[in-house]
Amino acid sequence: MPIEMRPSQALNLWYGVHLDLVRQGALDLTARQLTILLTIYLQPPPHTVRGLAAKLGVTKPVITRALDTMGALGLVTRRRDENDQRNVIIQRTVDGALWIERLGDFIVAQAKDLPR
Amino acid sequence: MPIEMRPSQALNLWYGVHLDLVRQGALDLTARQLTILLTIYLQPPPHTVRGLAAKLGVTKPVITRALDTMGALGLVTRRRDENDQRNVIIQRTVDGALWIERLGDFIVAQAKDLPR
DNA sequence: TCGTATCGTACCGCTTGCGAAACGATCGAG
DNA sequence: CTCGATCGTTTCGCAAGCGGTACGATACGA
Repeated sequence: MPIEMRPSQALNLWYGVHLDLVRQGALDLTARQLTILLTIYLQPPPHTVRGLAAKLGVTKPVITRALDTMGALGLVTRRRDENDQRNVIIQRTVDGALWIERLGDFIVAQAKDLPR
Repeated sequence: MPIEMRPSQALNLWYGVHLDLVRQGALDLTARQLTILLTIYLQPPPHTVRGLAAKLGVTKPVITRALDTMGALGLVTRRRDENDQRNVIIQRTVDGALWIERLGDFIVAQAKDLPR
C-alpha cells in the first residue's frame, strides 16, 4: 500500500519537519551524513566504507570524515573486520538508534497534521 | 485527510529522498538554507530578514548568509522595501520555483514506491 | 616468498558556515 | 531637528566539510 500524497503536501511535510528540526537546534547533519546514518540503520549489515561510498556515489574520504563526525556524536561505531583486517565494519549504537527513532516519529507526527 | 504512515515508512521515505539527492549531486543546501527556501516558497509573503530569523529561531546574520548563498545560486532575490527603506523583501525566482517543484514531485514519487 | 591489488585513513589547501559583536542607513517620536 | 530604535549587513576568529592525492596495513595470486 503505497503512500499517496500531493506535491504541496510533500513540500509542507518537508518544510514542517525541517522547520522543527532547525528550531529545536537539533544536531546539524549534512545531507550526506544523514544519508549515511540512515543507510546504516535501514539497510542490512554489514556496512563498510567502500560499500557506503559506492552506494552514495561519493569518495571514500567523504565516508571516513562523516564517520568521524558521527562517531564523535556517538551515533555510530567502527570495528575491524576479523576475517579481513583491511575492512572496517560500521556498527549502530543505542544513541543512534534512539535518534533515528525520534526522527521517524517526528515525521509521522508531521504527516498526520498535514492539511488535506 | 491526514497522511497516515508508519515510522519505518517515514524513515524509508526520508532515506530514499536523501539518497537520490546525494547521488544526483544536487545543490548541497544546509538544513537551515532549505528551511528558509521552503518558508519563502510555501508561506505567504512578504518575507523579511528579521521575520525569517524569528520564525526559524536563528540570528539575522544566518539569514543574510543563507540569502547570499541562495542568491548566488539564483534561488531567491532581494529587493528594498519602498515603504520602509530599512527592510529587505525576499522574493522568489523562476529557478527557485522550479527547484522546489522538482523536490515536491520527487518526494511524491518516493512515497509512492514505499514498501507497504 | 614476492609483488600487486585493495582497504581505510591522513594530509593538503581551500571554501563555507558559524556565533558574537559592531556598523551604517533609515525611520519615527518628541 | 534631533536622538533613540530598528533594520540588514559586515567583520572577526574559528570550526568543519570539501576534492584530490598519497600513504601504511593487509590480503592474495603467481
